[in-house]
Amino acid sequence: MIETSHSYHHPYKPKQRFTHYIKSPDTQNVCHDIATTCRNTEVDQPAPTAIIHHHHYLSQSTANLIETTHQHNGKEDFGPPSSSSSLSTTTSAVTAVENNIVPSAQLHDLTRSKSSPTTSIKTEPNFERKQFSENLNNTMASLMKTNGGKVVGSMTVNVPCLVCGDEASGFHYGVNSCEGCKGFFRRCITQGMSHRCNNTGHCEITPFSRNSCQYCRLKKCFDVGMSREASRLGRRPKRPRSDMKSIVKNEKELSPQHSLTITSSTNMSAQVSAFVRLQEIQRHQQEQSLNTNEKFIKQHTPPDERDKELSPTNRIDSVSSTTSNILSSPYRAPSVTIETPNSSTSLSSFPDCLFQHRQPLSSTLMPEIHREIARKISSMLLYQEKLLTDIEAKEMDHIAQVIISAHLQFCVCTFEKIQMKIEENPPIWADSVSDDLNCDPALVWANWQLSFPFESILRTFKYYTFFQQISQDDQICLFRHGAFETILVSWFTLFDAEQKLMLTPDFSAYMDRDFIKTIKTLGVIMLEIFDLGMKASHLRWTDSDIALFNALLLMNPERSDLCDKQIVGQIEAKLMQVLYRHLRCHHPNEPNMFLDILQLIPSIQEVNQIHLNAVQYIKRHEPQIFNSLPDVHRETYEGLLP
Amino acid sequence: MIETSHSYHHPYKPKQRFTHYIKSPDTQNVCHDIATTCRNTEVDQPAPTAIIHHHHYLSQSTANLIETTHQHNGKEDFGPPSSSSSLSTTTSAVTAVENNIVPSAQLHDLTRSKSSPTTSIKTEPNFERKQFSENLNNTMASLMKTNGGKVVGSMTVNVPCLVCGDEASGFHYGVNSCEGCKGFFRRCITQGMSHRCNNTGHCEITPFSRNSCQYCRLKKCFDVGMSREASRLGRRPKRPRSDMKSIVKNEKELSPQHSLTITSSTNMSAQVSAFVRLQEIQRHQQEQSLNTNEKFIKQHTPPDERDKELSPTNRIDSVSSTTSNILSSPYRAPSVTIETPNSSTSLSSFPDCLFQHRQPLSSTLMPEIHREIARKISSMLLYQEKLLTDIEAKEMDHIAQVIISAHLQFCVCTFEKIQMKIEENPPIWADSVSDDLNCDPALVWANWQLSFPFESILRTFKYYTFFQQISQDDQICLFRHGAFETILVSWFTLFDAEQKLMLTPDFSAYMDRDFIKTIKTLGVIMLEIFDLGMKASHLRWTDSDIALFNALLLMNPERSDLCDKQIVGQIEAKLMQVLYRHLRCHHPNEPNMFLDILQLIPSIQEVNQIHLNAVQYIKRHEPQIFNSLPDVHRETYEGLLP
DNA sequence: CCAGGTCAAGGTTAGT
DNA sequence: ACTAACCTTGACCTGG
Ligand SMILES: [Zn+2]
Ligand SMILES: [Zn+2]
Ligand SMILES: [Zn+2]
Ligand SMILES: [Zn+2]
Repeated sequence: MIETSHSYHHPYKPKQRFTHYIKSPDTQNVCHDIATTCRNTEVDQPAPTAIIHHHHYLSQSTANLIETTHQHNGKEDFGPPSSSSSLSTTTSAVTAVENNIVPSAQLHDLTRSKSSPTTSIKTEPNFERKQFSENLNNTMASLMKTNGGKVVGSMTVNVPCLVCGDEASGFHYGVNSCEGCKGFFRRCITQGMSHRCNNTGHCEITPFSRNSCQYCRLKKCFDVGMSREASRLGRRPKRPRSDMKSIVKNEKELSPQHSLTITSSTNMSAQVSAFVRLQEIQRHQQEQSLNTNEKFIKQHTPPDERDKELSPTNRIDSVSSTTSNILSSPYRAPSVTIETPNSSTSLSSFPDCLFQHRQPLSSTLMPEIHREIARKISSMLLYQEKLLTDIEAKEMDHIAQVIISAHLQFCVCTFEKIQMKIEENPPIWADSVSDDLNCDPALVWANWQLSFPFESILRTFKYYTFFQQISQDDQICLFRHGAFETILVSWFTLFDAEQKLMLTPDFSAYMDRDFIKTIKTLGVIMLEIFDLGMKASHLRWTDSDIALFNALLLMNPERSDLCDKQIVGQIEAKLMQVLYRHLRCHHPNEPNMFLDILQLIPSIQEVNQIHLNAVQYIKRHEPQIFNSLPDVHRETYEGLLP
Repeated sequence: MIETSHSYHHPYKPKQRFTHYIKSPDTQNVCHDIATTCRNTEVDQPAPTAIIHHHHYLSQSTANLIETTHQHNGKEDFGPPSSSSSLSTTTSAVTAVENNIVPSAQLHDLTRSKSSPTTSIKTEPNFERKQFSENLNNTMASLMKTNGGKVVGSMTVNVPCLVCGDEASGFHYGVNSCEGCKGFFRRCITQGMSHRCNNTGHCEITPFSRNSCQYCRLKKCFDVGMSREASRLGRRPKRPRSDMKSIVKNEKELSPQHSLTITSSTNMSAQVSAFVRLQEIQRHQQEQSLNTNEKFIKQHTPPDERDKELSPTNRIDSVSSTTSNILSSPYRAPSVTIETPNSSTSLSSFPDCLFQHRQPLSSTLMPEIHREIARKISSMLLYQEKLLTDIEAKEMDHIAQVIISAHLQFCVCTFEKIQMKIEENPPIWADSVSDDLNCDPALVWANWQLSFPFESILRTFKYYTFFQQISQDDQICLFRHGAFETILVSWFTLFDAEQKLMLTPDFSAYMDRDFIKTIKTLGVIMLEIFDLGMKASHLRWTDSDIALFNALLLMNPERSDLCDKQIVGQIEAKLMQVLYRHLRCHHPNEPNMFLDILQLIPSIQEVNQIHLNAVQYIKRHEPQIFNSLPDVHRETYEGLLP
């Protein structure tokens, strides 16, 4: 399985018969000439095809209109709109356009009437003949003739692809789909590749966008009911769709027949196989009939460096083996282990979407500020900075001092402390994941949560004088939203840009990206964190930089539910200035560092959101797990979830 | 378009044989296994193909042999090597290799003996069969037999690139070519670049040398028949394509027979047709035997609103019809018309690449600054701005005042003036391009140039006190680089975001994007300008905004050849502050306008660069035209060009 | 008619 | 900023 983290952006080139030839600039000119000629004669023949030649697809409206007409024809002809049910999965856009049938008919007409003069281009005739005979048969010819009085024949041509809306070439894998989606689906199920969505997993799939997100395209394929068995021998099913969704959602509803089909399928899709895998795990766990909790207790632990941290433990000190507490976090956290509630019930429905295919937003090609703009802004900031009065400068420095000292006191992940710990106990190389990290996802997740030192963080914030200036409610609000972001930023100290390694938050081992990918449950979000950290690690952070940046992130006036946005905004601006000033002094040779740091913010917020989604999922689907989290955690999260 | 003055010397690294088969990650494994297996058996069969597999390049003679044989076959079957005449345009490399037939036969044999295990990969047989039946006929098959003994086999692997002789990866753009030449050709035709040969234009193209001269490589590509639409449906032409070179170069040399063949060829290459078109134009002009100049003088002018501008004319007031002076520009420009030098001689070589194939850079999805970052920066700037002392604020305001008043005085395109002009003479709708704009590109271009009011602009700059502070040389440098950018920004007043229209710079007509596309010569750069303007038009500009922005653009410390970058940088920072402050006051409800404006800069600079490239081309290829530009123009441009 | 194979086009990216 | 190996895409083809 190769991880394709990027998607391919093959531009959509509609298979217009003629635009096909308007490819090279030169032919374009030829066309242009023709078009001009046409325009001159426009008086005689009212505005014929010039349109089409000029904007092959730039005149998209036209094209779409035409396309739509086809689609409509194909599906409904003279029939009643009852067939719309079969189109239920297509986007609203399509249906919306369908209303335009009447006006488009005209254009349609024009299109064709023009195509004949175009044949004056030498290469045309052959091609035309071929295309028409091959694809459209004689039915098309008749349509051509009657045209206005739409004939039945267009059937073959104008069914839309249920996946992307392009013109379907037939009934493939149980669904009317275009050549592209057919091929795409085939490749997916035969060569089992795993994709990732760079957005929220809800990318719109259109002929133009379908290549931008493989994950969402494949999801859509499943959503509309594509499957290997669907068509092959079994003709089209009466009930359209026996898809993934329903399986995942409610497996009881499945007829045994269905599940058999899936299990026996030789080429499982990534999604299906993931599901099956999960089910197998679950079954396995049930068979063993031993409390999953015991897993966490029984250790096959090389008595390495676990629990070097000073931590008053509530129940069980260490969660698991070397690689189990990989995910513990900075600041001082109580090490507690959740005593397993019977979470196995919902195991199969554990958020695939969240933990499996969701993806590294942080590694997306976040548009960087253009070099020129960055330079300009930097120089302006520098200019302004010089205009500061002494008093103002003093105030800035004081604020910085407070923030930095709080950070140094409470955060466990400072460079200093890490250095010490590492020298005491040199980290090992992480190369195999303990089973514990690959078992019940909800449990693994919960135990990971326990390592988050929300208390220390809150205490840090309380240190900030400006934080005290705002209302209690807003303080809580800011803390809730900023807590995980603070953890993320604190982890920046764990990354080594050159070796592309991340130290585990307990400093016990180095991980590389490939290793992280093998961590089943937390692998995906850890990957996010890793990518984010790698991006950040190109900057030369110091502990004070991190402290100030954390403070800045905290005071975000855009947090929802904030009462007094204004004062938070003012503080934020001041903290920007503080950070800028600090960087100016401590990184004099990195004039762009300030902007580089700012540019990390969207990624941080995205990872934060991903984490929040996971929390929400847990709360909804694993209430026992959620409720067994410590109070601080629950209180932190409660306010964030709808 | 992009002038690549240097050539890239990428060392040639022959690829490994088996990679040929490695298509999908999964097959990769399979192949690897096979390869391993094969290698293991090498002990028994004394190191046969290993050589070929690893440095197939050493066995190139084999490949060439085969390909050459093909061609011979297609043309002459078993005829004598007189067929070389038909190959006359291929490089000497090929013929040179032909001498190697005997030694290579051995290798050939070995190759085949090896390839039989490889056929276990599914895709092979089909491909083989297809290729053979379609292209080579049975005659070829028999030849093959006699050649090696076993038919088929290795064949498919060893086809050479007709351009460089490297191993072809397939049939690309109508020619068997390697990945490198395929990619190179694609880049050339999509990004239209202009190359130059440092030798005589006859550089040998080998895998080792192919990167030393782009010009000759591209020439070779054309010579062997590469063209965009050549292959299209993936079928190679029955005959090896007759070479375009001779046609393009020297059509007299063509036997009538030849030219017939070509003219009737269904798949004309883009270049050829472009060439033919240009020649036709040229011939046309010659036939008319009237000085092209006269075209500009003779008017079929509806006595509309031309020359409403106050303009002391040097020779001829107005260039042409309504749509001819569409492109005149802001600030007061003397309307002169270039008296045609006999530019028709070089007409055929006019930069198609410059004006035709250029992609609209300005409309590229320029990454915008993330909303969150923008907000943060804005709030910080606001905060800093408030820290300004009164004195500093006063100074800012004064600078702004000077800049704005200079602008209002000299620029013709202010909203005020436009408003007046429009009320006097309501603009018409531009819907057809006058012929004049579509004739000799160099002339059209030159006349467009004449409308640039460089003098007014320079005078405006001289008004700025800070501009006087810097050295004379730097003033000139800044002016040269900034002049066209100033024009571009001044034109921002011409755009209407809602209706997506652009007023012509003489305010005589409205143009939409489609119309601009129909302007042949200037269409491409005008499109850039239009797209840029549309992007800019979403902001609510006032004349003072534009004035300050222009000043900011002028004082760019990154301009090359600048002596004292530091002082320019300081002034720039101050101007940033001035602009920011101005926007703060005059656009209090658009807090992000400052950053939005800054984000236009890269696009502006890109369009500026495009324009500069065009100037450079003209200077090099149309020296008469260039020299007949006014002194200001020439002096402005001279320093910019290498 | 459709699953699956084919392969040129073109996007991507590490390398230079 | 260019190069070229590598990869995905999808129109077209083929066999069942
Ligand atoms: Zn589709
Ligand atoms: Zn997506
Ligand atoms: Zn080549
Ligand atoms: Zn050369």
